[in-house]
Amino acid sequence: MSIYDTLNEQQRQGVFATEGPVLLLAGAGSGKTRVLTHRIAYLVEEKEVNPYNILAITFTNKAAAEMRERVDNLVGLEAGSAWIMTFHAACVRILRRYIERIGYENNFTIYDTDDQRTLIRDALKRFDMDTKIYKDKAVLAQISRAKDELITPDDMELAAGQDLRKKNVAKVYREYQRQLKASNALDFDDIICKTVELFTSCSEVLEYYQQRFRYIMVDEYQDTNTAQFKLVSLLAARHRNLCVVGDDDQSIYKFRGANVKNILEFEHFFPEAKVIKLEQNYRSTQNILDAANAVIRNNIERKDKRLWTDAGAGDKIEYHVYNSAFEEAYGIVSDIKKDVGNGAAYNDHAVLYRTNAQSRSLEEKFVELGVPYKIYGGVNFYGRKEIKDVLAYLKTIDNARDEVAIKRIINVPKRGIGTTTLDKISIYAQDNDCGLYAALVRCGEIPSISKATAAKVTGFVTMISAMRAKARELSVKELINEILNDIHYEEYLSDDDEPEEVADRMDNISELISKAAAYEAEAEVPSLSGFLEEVALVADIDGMDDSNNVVSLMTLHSAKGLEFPVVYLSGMEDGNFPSYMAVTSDDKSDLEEERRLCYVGITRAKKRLVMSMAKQRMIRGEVMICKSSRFVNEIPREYIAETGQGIRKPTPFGDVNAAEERLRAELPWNRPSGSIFSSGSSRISGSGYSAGVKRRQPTERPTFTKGAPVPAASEEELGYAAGDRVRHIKFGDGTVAKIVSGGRDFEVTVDFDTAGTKKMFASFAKLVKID
DNA sequence: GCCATTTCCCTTTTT
DNA sequence: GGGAAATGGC
Repeated sequence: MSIYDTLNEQQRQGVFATEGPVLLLAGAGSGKTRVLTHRIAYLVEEKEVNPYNILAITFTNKAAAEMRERVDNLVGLEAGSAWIMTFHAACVRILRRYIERIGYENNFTIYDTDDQRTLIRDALKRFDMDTKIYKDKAVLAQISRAKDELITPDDMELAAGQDLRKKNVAKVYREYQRQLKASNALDFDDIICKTVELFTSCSEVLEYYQQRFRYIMVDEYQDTNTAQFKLVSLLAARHRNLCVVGDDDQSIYKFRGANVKNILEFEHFFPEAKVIKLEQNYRSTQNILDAANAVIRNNIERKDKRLWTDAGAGDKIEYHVYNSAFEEAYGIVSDIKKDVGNGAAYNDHAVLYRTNAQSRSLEEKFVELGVPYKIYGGVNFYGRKEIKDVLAYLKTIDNARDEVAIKRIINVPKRGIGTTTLDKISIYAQDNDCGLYAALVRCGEIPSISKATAAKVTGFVTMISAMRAKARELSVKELINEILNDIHYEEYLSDDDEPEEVADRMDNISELISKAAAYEAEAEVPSLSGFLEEVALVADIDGMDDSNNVVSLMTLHSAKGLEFPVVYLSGMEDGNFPSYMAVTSDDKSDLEEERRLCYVGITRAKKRLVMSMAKQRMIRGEVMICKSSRFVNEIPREYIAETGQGIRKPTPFGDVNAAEERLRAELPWNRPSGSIFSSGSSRISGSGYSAGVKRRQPTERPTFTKGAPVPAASEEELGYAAGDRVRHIKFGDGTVAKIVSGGRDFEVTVDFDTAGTKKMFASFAKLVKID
């Protein structure tokens, strides 16, 4: 009996097909990690491949760690020299060794999103661009997408043609890259693109790695972007032993540049590829799978497949309609409590949601009812002010050219070096082409800076160089303590924070120090750069400890790749999930991505799936009236239980509507006069149509997703018609140009007097007829 | 240069 | 409702 006998036929095929390109279409819960780990074991033990020649790439450190552990269990530690790591970790490792060949220094810094935004804002300011039109976040997203596609600033400028915005973004993009390079820094995208650049410009480096990695495996292949595809293609070009594993139905990172075509067209790029489908699911019950299948089959852009199991039907899915988010939270937490009372463990349960903001009301109830929990994601630990301050000191010590770090700490704590002085120094640096730190050193030479101010700057420089000297002898942990002492950080915090907040921040710093100590204990060759790199590349979910007996709370995105006996999908409301953005988007594939996210959520559940919605939810301080998520309506009624664990029966149809009508009448925007709302967040409102808990037949799809709107006269339902004057809370007054029925909602086109022509859905637009 | 107040934007998801 | 940037007064 060998370890391969426990695999099913398709899984075995995946394990044994070691030579040539292989596409493994692995549905949720079909045992793909098992195939990958057994494949590595098979290569090492049966094919006598040196582990040194194996590269396995994942997206998260957690997945990499899990794979490493499982491989070690199968073949022992002898596979230690195989690279099993994330895209980013692998690329950083390569770049630390060879990046000098493309003009960076090996001790480059990694910039996070905050640092990126700082650079973008600086560039926008430098070019005197209107930040109302060029929002830093939007510009950054545009640049980031370009990088994912390996588009250079020159490419972008050429493609822009007469498009002024695009031209300007290209200009910012060029400046942004210049600044990154001046700071000897890479952003997340650069980590991939610069590796591609290194490979394409230095053939001997590429050849070295091609030679080395004879067998390459890529997990979650549906989430790769164009740059990552290029990287993998380059590495695999020599031996062509490339095995990619993924599921197009679980592609949920388009917003981050993932290109589903990589998996859909794999056979096009590698015509000799062997394709293996894994459709047997070992995780969930048939009812859960049927629900997942019913939802995902509404997507058009996908490879057809259908999950099945021989585990039996299992419990029906539960669906609860609550009056408010608070009731929903109470319902979920008390249900967990009851379950634990019946012998379940806390860590059998996970609560998933679309947006991080939803964790708040849940958290309150967990605290109130004394149920242990952990929230993953949300405010990043490394995004906290105090952590960023300390890290900026470390970065400045490690890489003198890191200008974002220098600018962050030069006046933290207050040293009397303000923006005016800093601007003067920046200009000097630019004029003399010498870098910010060099300009600081020479600030005595800058005529416009007074003696007194120059002395302060020199004091800073002296302190940093002293710290640099210490860094050579001290551990990272000791160095952080030195810094905190030298700059009297706690006193600085006490100046404007309350004592408890100071204590809180100092606790966070202690945690950072512990992480530094842990890093130094684990790393083969600990270094300051290494620590900063590890810190930059971790995700919150990486720290998940399955053995901790607490309930896990996280976004649907974070939940990918995980499984739990009991899963709660909370906030199943149209406008929340699918998100408002996706619902109103012109691009129908946005809605398909949300549906895939729903599919991911459903398939996390092993035994019990509990979905819920709140008819009223507070979003950004405003109460929103919500209707049931269209995804819930896509699940045939036969899979859904009528009652759920005795918490609450799904509210009868008529009641929902009656209750909603009453509520709506009381809402501020429905009162006759005096709307107090100024923001444009008209997310979800009462006009039009309410789905309640009604469920559609599986064959009946919302017309709106098919994109075949039927024109209809609709004045009665909406209270306005084409040609009428209407008022929108954000866009002001306008004339209705067109109303088109989209099956479940009306799509209204309005020519606004000042805001231009907008297309919107009636139920979200809160349009009011005016005379 | 510093501080308090106002204004803005935000919330879709993250390696 | 909240946090961070911009503004304006000292």
